[in-house]
Amino acid sequence: MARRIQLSSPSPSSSVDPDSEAQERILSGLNEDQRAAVTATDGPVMIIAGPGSGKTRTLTHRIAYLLATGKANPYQIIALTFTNKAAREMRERVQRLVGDRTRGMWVGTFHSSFARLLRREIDAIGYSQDFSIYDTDDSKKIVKQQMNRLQLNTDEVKPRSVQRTISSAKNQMVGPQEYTSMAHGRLQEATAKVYPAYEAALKRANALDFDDLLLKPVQLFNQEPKILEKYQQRWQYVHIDEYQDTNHVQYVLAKQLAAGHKNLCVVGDDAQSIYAFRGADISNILSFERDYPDATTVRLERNYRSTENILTLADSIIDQNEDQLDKTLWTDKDGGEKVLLTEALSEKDEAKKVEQKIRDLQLREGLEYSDFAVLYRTNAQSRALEEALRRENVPYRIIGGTSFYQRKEIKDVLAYLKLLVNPNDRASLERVINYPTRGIGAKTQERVRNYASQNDMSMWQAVEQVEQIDTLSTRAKNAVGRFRAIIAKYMSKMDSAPVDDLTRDLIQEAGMLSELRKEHTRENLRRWENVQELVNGIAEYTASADNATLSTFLQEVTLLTDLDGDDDPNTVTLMTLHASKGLEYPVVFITGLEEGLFPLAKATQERTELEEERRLFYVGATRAEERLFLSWARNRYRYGKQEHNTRSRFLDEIDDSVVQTAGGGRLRQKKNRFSSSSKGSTESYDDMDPHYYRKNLRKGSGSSKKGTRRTTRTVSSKSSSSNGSSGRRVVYDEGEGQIVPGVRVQHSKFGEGKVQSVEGEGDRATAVVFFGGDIGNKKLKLKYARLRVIG
DNA sequence: CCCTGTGTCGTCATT
DNA sequence: CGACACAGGG
Repeated sequence: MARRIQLSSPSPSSSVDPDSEAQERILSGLNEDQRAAVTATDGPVMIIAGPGSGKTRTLTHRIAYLLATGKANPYQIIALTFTNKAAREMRERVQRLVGDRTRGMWVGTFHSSFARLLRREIDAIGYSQDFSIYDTDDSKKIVKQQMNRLQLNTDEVKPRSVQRTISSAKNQMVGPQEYTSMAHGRLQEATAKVYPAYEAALKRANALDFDDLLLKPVQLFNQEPKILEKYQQRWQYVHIDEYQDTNHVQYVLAKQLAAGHKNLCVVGDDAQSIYAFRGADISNILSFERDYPDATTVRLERNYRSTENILTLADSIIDQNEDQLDKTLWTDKDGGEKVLLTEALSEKDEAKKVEQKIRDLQLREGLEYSDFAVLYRTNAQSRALEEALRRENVPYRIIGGTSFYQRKEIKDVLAYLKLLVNPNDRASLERVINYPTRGIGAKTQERVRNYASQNDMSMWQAVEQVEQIDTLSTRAKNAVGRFRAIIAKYMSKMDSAPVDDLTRDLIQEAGMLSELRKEHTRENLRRWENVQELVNGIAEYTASADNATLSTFLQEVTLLTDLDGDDDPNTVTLMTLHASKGLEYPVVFITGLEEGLFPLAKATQERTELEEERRLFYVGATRAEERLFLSWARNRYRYGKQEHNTRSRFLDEIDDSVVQTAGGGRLRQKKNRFSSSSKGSTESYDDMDPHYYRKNLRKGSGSSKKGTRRTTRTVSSKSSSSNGSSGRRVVYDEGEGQIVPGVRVQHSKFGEGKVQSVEGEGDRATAVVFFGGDIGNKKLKLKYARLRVIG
């Protein structure tokens, strides 16, 4: 955990001597275009780069080059990314290239970098050092509270929508006053009322939301030119990865910072812009040359990742879009396998076919499980895939969904700690005041809240003087008093006790331990292990650097996502198409290619939205190095109801010369191009010649993998890591759920049978299964028998 | 005050 | 289907 959060000393290092050996090393592995981008060290630079062109690598080498030539010392460089993972990889690679010359260099996500900057300058905008960072859930809670207070009907206008509207206003740097003047319509008018109250509530709580982390620095720079100047002086070289994903605030920040030395280097691909929904503004990259007229533009058009067929398909996807920069991708990986399209009857059928293909390739071709990625449009689609993989004991991990720090038990502990650090943090206070339940119910809380607002104090202050609140019964006062005693005790201990001990004791005394021990369920055990892991993480973090405190830990973890883990187990990866950006895999499945799902029904109305969906398809397809599988299901459960689907319009757009259907035929018949009836294509992926793949698989793919170490955590390695089980055992925490009396199962030796009874749990579980013919009943240990449920 | 059962609702992607 | 809000009994 600690390794993820790199803090380095802010002291400027002295000038660096040129290192010609390193320079050579840095340039040697690059092609001509990449080299041009790396050596263009003066003035604004835009690197327009297609997928698989090594664009992040190029950026990395440029930073290393600056260091190796002595043009800059680490202190003068800042690099901004969108994920912590990207930042970590970049830092590691620079270190590999130039050795330990990186101390003082800022490499991080936009959010964590500016949170860090704010920590230093926060006084100037009237917050205190120990501010809390509110995630989207916290923000939503605040919005809801304010709506209640303002007596707005939360049925007519959803707090969620209001929160999103406020967020996008902030992304566009529209403040509360300005917003009010231009609001029209029900949602906007409600938002106009809530917005100022929301801001005030955050301020009172000494809290910043995600958007504030970027917005406040802009305001700070405007308000205090001296501070801006300081950072402009300091960062002579500003680098931004994935520039097409920047929103307006980020754009302004980049402009402010780079205005000093004008050495702004951005990397991006307009064709991979898939984050418009969270405010990313594609025009930032499209108009870079207009913003910086003396900019050097370098195009990286050579693709090192994918085969020709995959690239042809990808090109044919993106060709349908009108808005894009000119760019032609090419590769010298000729041909390759055709892209295989499979039609399934249902999402279960689709999942089964994916699973079969994975096992088939893994067994026959010796591919690792980690060579496979299965992509989908919405997180809900992962369920069917998970079930299919679990049934066959294929290890998998899911990226996204709820990450470690979003688990309830983790958020509970974090809330306790946030409260200690920042007593004004009302969201955290309310989260833990009655968890575990200690007799402070809704009514009591409301009375405390009222007392606080009537006396113009924070809720914690009201808790501190609970005896004065005469609306409360003695019983309630006692309950609140007990809570206060616990919190106060640990507040006073904070500076003296080591944080991990403090946390452990607090968990115990607050009653979380006994809460989790109350019932001996698997779930509770897992939760407890997660809490332990958190405590270890805190200890590790605070020991890692001098200025790594509990307060900074709490700020940093809010900004971590699932993509930032650091395990590298041999598992199949399941994730959304969005989460796949920047990653690569030898074999990629894109599932759920159905009209209404991908593209989503909502997106089909607007051309711009449809184009974003198409770019998403493009991103997904270009993740594949060797093989790409597309699939869709005729029927799919949505909202608990089965829906009948037609195949995605995208399938009618793509170049069908590189596509083969599972039945062996062409994707489209030449004559009736738009017929969606495909014949005989319900066969599985297995129908093709199994040896075809081995013959054509490149040997080189193993080594190319090293560059992009995939470092995401396994679903259950979280829970198994503390009980010391090996990394191989992944994923099966739900037990052998499907094996119950009555179901039909398949056994590798005995064939089909019917489960009669099941006994025991976990590894000891056994089932009596009746098989036909002269086999009869068999008692099987589920751990070894690998039964497959077939109905 | 707390737990449980029932009904309601909706769901895209995320730092 | 599943998360979540709300009502009613313990």
